[in-house]
Amino acid sequence: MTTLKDLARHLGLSVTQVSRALNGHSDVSAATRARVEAAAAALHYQPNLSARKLVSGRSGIVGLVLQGRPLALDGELFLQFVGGLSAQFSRRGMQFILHVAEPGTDILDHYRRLIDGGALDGFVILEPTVADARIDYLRERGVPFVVHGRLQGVTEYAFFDVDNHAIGRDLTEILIRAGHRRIAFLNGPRARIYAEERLRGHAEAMAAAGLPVDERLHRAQEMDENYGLVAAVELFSDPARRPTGLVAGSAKVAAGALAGLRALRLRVPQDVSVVAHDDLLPTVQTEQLAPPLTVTASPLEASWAPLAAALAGVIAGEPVTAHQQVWPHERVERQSVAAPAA
Amino acid sequence: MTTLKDLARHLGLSVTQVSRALNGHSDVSAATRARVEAAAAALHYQPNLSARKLVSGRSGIVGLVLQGRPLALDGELFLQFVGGLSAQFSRRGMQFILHVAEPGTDILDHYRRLIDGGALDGFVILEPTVADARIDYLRERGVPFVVHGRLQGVTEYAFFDVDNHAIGRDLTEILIRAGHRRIAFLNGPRARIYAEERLRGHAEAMAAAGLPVDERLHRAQEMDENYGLVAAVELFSDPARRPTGLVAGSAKVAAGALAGLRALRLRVPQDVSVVAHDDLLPTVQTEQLAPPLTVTASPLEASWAPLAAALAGVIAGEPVTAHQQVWPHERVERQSVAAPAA
DNA sequence: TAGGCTTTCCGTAACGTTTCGGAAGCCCTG
DNA sequence: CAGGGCTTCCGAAACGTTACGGAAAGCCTA
Repeated sequence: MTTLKDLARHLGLSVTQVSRALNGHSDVSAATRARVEAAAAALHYQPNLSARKLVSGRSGIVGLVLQGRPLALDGELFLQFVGGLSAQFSRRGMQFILHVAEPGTDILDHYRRLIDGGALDGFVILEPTVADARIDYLRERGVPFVVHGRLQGVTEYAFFDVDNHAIGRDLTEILIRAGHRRIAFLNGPRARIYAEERLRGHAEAMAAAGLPVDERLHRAQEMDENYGLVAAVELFSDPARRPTGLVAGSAKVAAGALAGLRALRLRVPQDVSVVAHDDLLPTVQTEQLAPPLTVTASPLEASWAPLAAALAGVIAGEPVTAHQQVWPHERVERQSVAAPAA
Repeated sequence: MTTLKDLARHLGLSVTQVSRALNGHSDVSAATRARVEAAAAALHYQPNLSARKLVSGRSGIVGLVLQGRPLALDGELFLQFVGGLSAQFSRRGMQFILHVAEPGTDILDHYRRLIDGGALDGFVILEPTVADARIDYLRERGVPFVVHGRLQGVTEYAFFDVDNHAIGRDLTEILIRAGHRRIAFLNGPRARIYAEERLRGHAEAMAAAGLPVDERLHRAQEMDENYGLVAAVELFSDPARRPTGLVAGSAKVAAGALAGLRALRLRVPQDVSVVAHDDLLPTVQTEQLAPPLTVTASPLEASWAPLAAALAGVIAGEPVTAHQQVWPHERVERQSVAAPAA
């Protein structure tokens, strides 16, 4: 293992100067810096994390703690997520660890242990809930974190999110503009903030058009294909009180709902118009469905780099407000929306 | 944060003695040890991991490096695998990191960087191949590792494995005993050691019964459902040279093969007998198939704890030969085997 | 030419822990 | 009482890094 001392001896410089050269300090000449960097690369120098941590108080390690499996992601996708984050952090010279807590144990205990041992500098928080104990704990202890999504009632934190309020509003508006008045809404679970936001957007669009919000046409569950299928069959089986439009919270839910409607022999878009939000995941491709779906779209993949940049920034002491990013979504019009049947 | 120095001052002892007392060394009087432990508890002393690591030369972190996705595991299962390992290591006060290398980059470079920085103490190696560059590199550098599976031509390493040779032999024997002579064998890819071993076992059983090994009845690919289906259709579509028995390398392959045989209107077990090896994964349950499958079975889940124990032991300096474990498998007779039709 | 500023470098001291070699004090033996 | 052995303690050094204060040059200004 090459150390700073080895490098310094090899270059005829002091340990101090080599350290400053590699860490981008100002009082190093350009020539020296170039020499040092070349030697570091040649000798495969890698700074010792423990030593650095001991003096700086930071470990260079960040983590994602999860209990059981993440609900909204299937295994395949989650692997991509972890891979994306891992790559982004290691590009910054940091390490990303995945800490899995056994179900049944207190999740806060895991955070406490990881922080007390001085092992981790910060955390990525997935799937925040309305009253999220993890967030409260990290805020209380002043530990850096970045949220994938947004919180309610708090503004002082770093996040990466899409505008779920606008997504809920846009999806609903697409149907309203086509002439629909009775609109089913297959949302995510109540405790999830993104679901709350989308519901607000939906209600706003309905109100703006002077339409009543009928909660009997709403569902709120973890979003998978089965949910979409069951909900579609429930909501559309009675011809008398059948909605004419359907908003699906995800591509998967939409795929399930299309199957349900097909089973009821309802045609899309002639009998029912369907719109969905699409995270552009490889598992269900909304342009391949029958019919190709009109969606709001925003790639989940875009979140990796900003999340890593935000956490790194906050750990480095930058203000959290400098790392609050809302990613735009697009409207993609395809063939699943038409005027309601007369 | 209380340090050893604080404790020592508070107790009127030297830092050395406090350290020795807390770490269970011999030359500390019982009275002193009790006093020290009481004080440590009272002042909420937590040893600083980085400092400890700096002097011990170990980081307390082990990792699994992978490029792209692991081939033989689907995402869901892989998540379980990572979760299981992570839990086992954190129970030992260690951390487990998943390091994802972007496709196209040199995998050895990743290992090199992780080792040079002193970031990782050891590695878990999945899916070893016949000439595995990772293994060579780690052995050469003397870095601890544990293999899930076994190597060829080397004996000095820690591993956890099932007896693939015996599995190949047992599966074949089940069919031979029932009277079969022409046996199809859907194996894993050639480069994989487990597949080599199973093939050896298969050949041994055939030889013992005085039967010829017909390589035209063999296939060697990554084991998924599609492979099973395609191979079954290929091997069994010609009535003249049709085998009467089939050995499937995994439950997934078996499920695919059963679908293929069904498509050919061949009945199991009246027309074709089928056996498989079952890792007891939740994705395909061999007792739920039609017909319920006769299998050799060994739970993949059993590997987490031994793998973690082995790696921790090797890092602690125990001989690798103390951590070589072959897990037993069972034979489970169900309804997919019968005597061949006359 | 004296004084000051800038650039570039260096020595030393930390960070908290473990380990190594030694040293007091005590009891026992001969 | 000399010597050895045991028990219990301690000081100093080390691990690899960064931060702090200073210092040697070179150049400019007055």
